[in-house]
Amino acid sequence: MSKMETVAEDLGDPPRDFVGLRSLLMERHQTLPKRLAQVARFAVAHPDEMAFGTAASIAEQASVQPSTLVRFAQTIGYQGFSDLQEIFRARLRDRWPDYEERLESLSHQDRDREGLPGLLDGFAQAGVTSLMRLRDSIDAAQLDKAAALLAAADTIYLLGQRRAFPITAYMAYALGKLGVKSILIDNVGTLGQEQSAFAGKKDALISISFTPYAPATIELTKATAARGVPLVAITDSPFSPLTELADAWFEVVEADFAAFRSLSACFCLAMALSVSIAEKRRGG
Amino acid sequence: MSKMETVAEDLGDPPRDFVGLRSLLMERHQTLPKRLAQVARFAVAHPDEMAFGTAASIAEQASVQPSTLVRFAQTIGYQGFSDLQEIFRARLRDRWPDYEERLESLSHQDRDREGLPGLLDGFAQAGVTSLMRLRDSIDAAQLDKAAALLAAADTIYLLGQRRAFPITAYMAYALGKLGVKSILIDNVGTLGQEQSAFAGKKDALISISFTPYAPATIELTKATAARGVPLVAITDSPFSPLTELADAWFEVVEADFAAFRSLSACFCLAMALSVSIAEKRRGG
DNA sequence: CCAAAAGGAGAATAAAAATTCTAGAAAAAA
DNA sequence: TTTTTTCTAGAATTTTTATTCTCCTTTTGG
Repeated sequence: MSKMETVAEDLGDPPRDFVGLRSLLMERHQTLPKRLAQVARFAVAHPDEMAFGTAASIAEQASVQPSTLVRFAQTIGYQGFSDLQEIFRARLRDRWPDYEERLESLSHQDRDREGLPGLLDGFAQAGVTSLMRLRDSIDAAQLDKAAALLAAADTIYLLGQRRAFPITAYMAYALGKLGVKSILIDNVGTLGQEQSAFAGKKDALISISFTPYAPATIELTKATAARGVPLVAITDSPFSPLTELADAWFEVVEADFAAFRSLSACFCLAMALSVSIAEKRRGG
Repeated sequence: MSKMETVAEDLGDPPRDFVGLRSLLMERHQTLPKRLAQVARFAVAHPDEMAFGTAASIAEQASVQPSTLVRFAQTIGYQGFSDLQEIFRARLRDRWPDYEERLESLSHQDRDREGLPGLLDGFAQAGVTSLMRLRDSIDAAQLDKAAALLAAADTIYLLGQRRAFPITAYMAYALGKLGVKSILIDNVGTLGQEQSAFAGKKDALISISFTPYAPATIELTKATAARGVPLVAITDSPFSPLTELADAWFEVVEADFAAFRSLSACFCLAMALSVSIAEKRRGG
């Protein structure tokens, strides 16, 4: 009897299409037991795997037992795993036809679409362009030199204001996760001077600034570099006030759209630099 | 002996990609025996059936015996039917073929250059992937709805911690330049509660958080949303604690490299959203 | 803190699938 | 036409895969 009830309460409406299934999972995933919720998350995050994999391969990737997949499928109301999998396969089947179209709209610049979606496409395009250019413009030796210089530093100070601030903020996060000591000079309360006061010759400074160069960045960089602190600069022109102060510098030219410059390339460089430093530290 | 020869002449080069297989089939289909040619035609005409079906179901649709499929696969040089089917599945797995090619050329260069520049390429690759996916996954209506909601707000509060912080910091910059009143809840001195205290029903909150969701973000968002402040969330999963609180939310799935997730897509969305808001404000 | 219920892991089982084998049919060569 | 070779269908086999079951663990309710 109790078994019957258990089954009965779970049955009812096994959605036959992917979107329905997806929203059902989103609804119920909080009320599901641990492992089943785990499967639900995996299913939503990796629908392709769900479509192609075998119960065993999917189970492994989702870190559960194959039997859990079956229980999962039955709990939501399907007959078994295979029945559930059919939904995911159907999704790929149905999606296929318009696939060619999508590709076309992707490669051709979308002149036909207008207004808001155009914005997203535009910024995406600018980002991709920036990243491609970055790959072509930065060479090994440059990155290597900068990374070596920074890896030798005791503490890495990070300075960037206005548009460049998000990048230094991110580097502070990344370097922290990588176990590299760094200090973010965020200039809160205009305390930049104090924040950078202890940077010495054994430390290093990463300064990031784009046109129009924020005065705070320039002044703090000058003051710090004058004390003999090694400087790595990321900027957008060889004529930037930072280049003459820098021991190593990168020119990053970003594409723009709607009067806003992408930051993709600069972020990319920041990440690569961070990881390079960590690798060198580990004796790489 | 004759068996050996038969096998030998057929072996050689089983193509590992769909296009190669396709052209091979078109070449050889005239010289193949009747039933095998029949299978070849079917395979080219119904590649998705080949990907999904079982040997039995495909055999039925192609009007041959299941064993013929195995013979067919072996005749072209594959180990068996399953081996052949993998080609068809791979084709559906990696959509965006032209994009994959580009990436391939990208990763080829990885091999020539070594070490550090590989990092740069890797991050660039992850960024491009993320941006492509974003374009594919976000639709006009979604962006429009969120932008409308935010455009109607008096003040826009921005909340994001840890990895998401750079994005909110950038949005604060962008919205400022666009003449949209916004407040960045940076939680300096753990003053987040105070910073968000004055957000009311006529304002709006943009919350950004990725796994593992920073507790500060979640708590502040909950508290703020509970006061009836409209919420737009940007997160990485439908199961994020933010989605249930949000009036509109975006799922942004970023590619990663070297254990660091790209932020490109999220930045791109942030920029598009910012400009959309400004456009709507101007009566767009 | 204990008891009862629900959930989960892993082995055991059942089902389904691919593959191989064999006998016979069709085609090609003599 | 006969003989030989190649090809094919369908049954038999083996492998893979899904599912069920049992025992143990965790959680929940009193």
